[in-house]
Amino acid sequence: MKELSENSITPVVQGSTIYDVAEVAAVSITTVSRFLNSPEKVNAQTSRKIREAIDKLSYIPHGNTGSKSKRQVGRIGVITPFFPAPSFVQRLQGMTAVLRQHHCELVIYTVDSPEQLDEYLHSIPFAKRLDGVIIMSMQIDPAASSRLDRAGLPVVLVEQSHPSFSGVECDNRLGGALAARHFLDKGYLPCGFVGEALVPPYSLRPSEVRWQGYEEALKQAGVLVAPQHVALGETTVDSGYALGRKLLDRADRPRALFAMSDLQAIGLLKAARELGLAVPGDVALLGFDDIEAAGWLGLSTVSQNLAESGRLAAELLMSRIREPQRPQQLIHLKVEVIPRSTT
Amino acid sequence: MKELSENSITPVVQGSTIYDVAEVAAVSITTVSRFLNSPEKVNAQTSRKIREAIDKLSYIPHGNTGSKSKRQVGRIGVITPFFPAPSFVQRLQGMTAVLRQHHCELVIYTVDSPEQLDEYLHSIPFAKRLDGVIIMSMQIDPAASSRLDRAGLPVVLVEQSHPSFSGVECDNRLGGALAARHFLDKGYLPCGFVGEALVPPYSLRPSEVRWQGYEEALKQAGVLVAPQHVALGETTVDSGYALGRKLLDRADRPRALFAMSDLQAIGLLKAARELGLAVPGDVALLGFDDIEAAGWLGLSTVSQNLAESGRLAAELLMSRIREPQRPQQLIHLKVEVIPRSTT
DNA sequence: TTGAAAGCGCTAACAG
DNA sequence: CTGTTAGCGCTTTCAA
Repeated sequence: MKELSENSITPVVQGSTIYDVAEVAAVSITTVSRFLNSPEKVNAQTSRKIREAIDKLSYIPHGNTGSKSKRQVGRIGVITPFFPAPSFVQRLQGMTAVLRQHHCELVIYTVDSPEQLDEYLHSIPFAKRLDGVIIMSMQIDPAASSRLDRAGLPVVLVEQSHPSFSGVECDNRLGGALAARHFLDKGYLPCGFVGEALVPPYSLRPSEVRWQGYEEALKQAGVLVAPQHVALGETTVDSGYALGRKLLDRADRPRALFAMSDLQAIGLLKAARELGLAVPGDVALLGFDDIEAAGWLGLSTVSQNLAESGRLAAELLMSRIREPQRPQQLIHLKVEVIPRSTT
Repeated sequence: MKELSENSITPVVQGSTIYDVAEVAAVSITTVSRFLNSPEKVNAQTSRKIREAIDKLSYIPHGNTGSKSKRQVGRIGVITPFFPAPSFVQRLQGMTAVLRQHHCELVIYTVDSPEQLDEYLHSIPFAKRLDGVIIMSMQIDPAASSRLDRAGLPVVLVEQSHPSFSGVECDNRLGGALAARHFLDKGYLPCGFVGEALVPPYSLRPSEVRWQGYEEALKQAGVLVAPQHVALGETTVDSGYALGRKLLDRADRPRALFAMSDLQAIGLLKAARELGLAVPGDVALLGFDDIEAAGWLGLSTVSQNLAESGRLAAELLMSRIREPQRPQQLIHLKVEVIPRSTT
């Protein structure tokens, strides 16, 4: 640590109001207020004077005072798990692009568990000045849902659906089916599955739906998945690795593995390599999501367009904020398998 | 798209004030206000009544009205490039952990360029109600810096230093030197460098400092880096790949390559594999940052603790918000080389 | 521990 | 395009 420079005489005046600005600029407070809220309605000359005064005083607005109508604050919240998936950044990018157009700020809340989500929703500080929320990959329990409902706060869910709210989801069932068909086409049988161990199921989790689509498509082709070829764990590389060691070390190991997430698939890849198995020669590996790292690793995967999902979520929310009476929507994103070098 | 459920009779009341709450709870507005701001000063009985009323009305506070003193808003900003590096999430995680303790919200701003940063700082909406800002990996030009200074807004820089502000940086020079020593120890010579093409240098960029540390340590060992073994580009996998194809396809290719970022190193790895080169047999590859994907790929790299840097940045900012007169600090994070399978 | 009343920074008619 | 003025939601004395 190294000291750099001292704040000379604490120039932090922290206290000018539009009255001060008005005085310095020699206009009325109304004009200053107007300049702040609808700059196009004030003369260029006057604007310049005001801008200078603001600069000089380092004026900073004080709050959403006055008026009853001004209910919009230009700020939405995004609630995300504390350990955000790699997909988080890509989705965020999609969101910020549209929020910027609407001159809307984005505030991030991280939560550890569904319980904490509820706590958030309960706490006053949360409800403070937000025009809407996007909730990512979190289960909504009844308490939270009713609270949200009664608050009349527009909500959009991402990667999780709930009857009361709008949502953006990829077509998980189809994704699973596509994975199955891909293995079928290539003749990679028998094939297994690596999914997410389920926490109390307030609603359907993606892992389950992907599995259902997968299993069903296989069944239609007359193929059954052996129970010993299915393993459940966390959605992490480490968990995928551990599951892979178990699944791939057995004599009757599967010829292919479909993981419900790229993270797990990456773990599987590592396990396969350590066991000296050729991929896809000995085992084929297919992930889900198409996070950036999938491309870097050459991992074949079922792609959902992450940036697009973020963009859609934000658009859905903005339109709902504008017209609250519009019906809820559930948008299904299309999915496709991206064959790379692990299948 | 599928319609789900209709908002029956628009229960979005959007309009209760403390007056309504006070009426329902049969207390005065003062008491409600007190309950909101310092709950410990109001009777448990009364608190319960008020809480019920708030619940019933789905009351949401209206803004930072009244009072001059209440200057803190409990919200800080993070400014990040529009295409955030993978390191972004890890740093963010570190930040949210400490912000949560301080009951502080985090709002994200994405910018495309230093010019846009300046624009942000100029725009009124930005200055609106923020207790401080963390600026990630962005160059601060003189205009922006003076604006920030005069606004008296506490600032912490991450991965970029500036004489007027506090900052958190890893020891880039040492990182470069460690990379050099690592190659020297292993006898990986001659060795090259892949860095970032410099944009107008308002201040020292990490790439440059890493290069300096690298070159100097090599020079001390009597080793010079051949100009044809140095290439500059963007900090992306694609750019790293392109640079790698160029660098590694020549007859006098280097025996080792140090990249200023993991992203570029990943691109190099891909290029090396495509050219049929054994890594590290034919070329050794060393990255910088230690992003998650580096572990997944087995990439050797110079690690800076990303989560820790986020944590420190947030702590620095909070302490400065509390005590603005405290001197600026520049924190240097330690670095170390993590040998994996590419060296 | 509570309430009446004064005052805060700000917005929104409305008149010019 | 601008200023006067009423009034908003809220906090903060100050007295009880």
